[in-house]
Amino acid sequence: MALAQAIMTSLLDADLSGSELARDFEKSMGFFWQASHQQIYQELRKLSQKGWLNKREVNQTGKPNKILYGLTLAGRKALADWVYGPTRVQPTKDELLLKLYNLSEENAEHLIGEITQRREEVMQRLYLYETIRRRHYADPAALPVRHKGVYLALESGIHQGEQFLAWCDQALELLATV
Amino acid sequence: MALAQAIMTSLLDADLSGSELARDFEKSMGFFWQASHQQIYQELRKLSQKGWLNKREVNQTGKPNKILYGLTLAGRKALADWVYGPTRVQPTKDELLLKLYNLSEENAEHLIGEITQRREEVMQRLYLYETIRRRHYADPAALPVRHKGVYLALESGIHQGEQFLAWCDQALELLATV
DNA sequence: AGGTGCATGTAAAAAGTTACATGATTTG
DNA sequence: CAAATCATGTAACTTTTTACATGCACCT
Repeated sequence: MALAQAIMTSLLDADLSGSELARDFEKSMGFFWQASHQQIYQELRKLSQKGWLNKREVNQTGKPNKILYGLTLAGRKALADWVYGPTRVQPTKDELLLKLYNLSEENAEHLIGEITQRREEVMQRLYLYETIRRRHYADPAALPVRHKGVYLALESGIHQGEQFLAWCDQALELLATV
Repeated sequence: MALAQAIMTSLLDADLSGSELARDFEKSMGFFWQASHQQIYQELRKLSQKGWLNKREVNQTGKPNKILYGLTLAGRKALADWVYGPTRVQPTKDELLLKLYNLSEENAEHLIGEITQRREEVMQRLYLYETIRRRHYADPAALPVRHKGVYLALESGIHQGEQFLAWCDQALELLATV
């Protein structure tokens, strides 16, 4: 969909290798963009061929060599232009909600378990985001322009998480009566 | 991912044709599951071959014939069992948040426009959901078991929407200072 | 009779997932 | 030296999207 731009955006601040990008996607960008390392390596190759990225090998002590990718001028230009193009959303697909459509006396207990587990997962994620917010975005209005955007994306993730926790509580309450 | 189950779930209450299913997916299930009519027709064929759905042709006055699909006993069984299996989530991919990572003085105005537009879209969707809630789910605790689950899914959509509106306001406020 | 909308599909391409492969380097 | 981990990939498969195709029936 826009994996190319997601990768290039990750490279705005620093040059990264494929595996570093993969780890990054799981963390900071993870709540609104995901990509496996296999996808990333393939896309990196394409972007290099297009001339939007350059690469250089870096020797590491104690680890195998890695290949760092960085934005070229053409890459930065392409990314900046992309912002003005059409925007697509690929909404969530959540099997848990689908399962709820199949709620019965039989499976209620099982679904309560699943919701409880998800609540836990989301709470941990939320804790991570809150930590980042406190550490880096204590005073949003004072941030440099681009970081304001990053902050807003983070806020979106936090809002989403909090909303989900509230929903879990409501769901568990109603399911308790089944 | 679980398109088969999404389709079968839609057929729990009534037999539907391919195009009716496609319309349904845009509406009620749309906020947590999406599928194009092309996908649906292919999946319907597979499910019929598996013996989970049966089909019958219906003549219509003023319209071409349609083919109604309904759950077989085997289909209902398979769906009920599926609930106990592993649950996957495919989180949102949203280009708008990715674009925000690229915020600059240059493009701030454009992004304000995009957010405003999205806010409008979500508000209309939310209005639809609220209408459904008022009409069919005024007294959740009194609902038959399965409908409690449907109600909770709807609630999730409403929460999400409200959360998004709040985020938009916060974003627009911060962006106004860029 | 020609245009429009509905219902049903097929085919090809793109995107994403799953499974596997390889070399290098620390660690036990 | 065997096992574990990291970094980099390839190949096959599945899912999803995009583009196109067809027939029918109403409406003007």
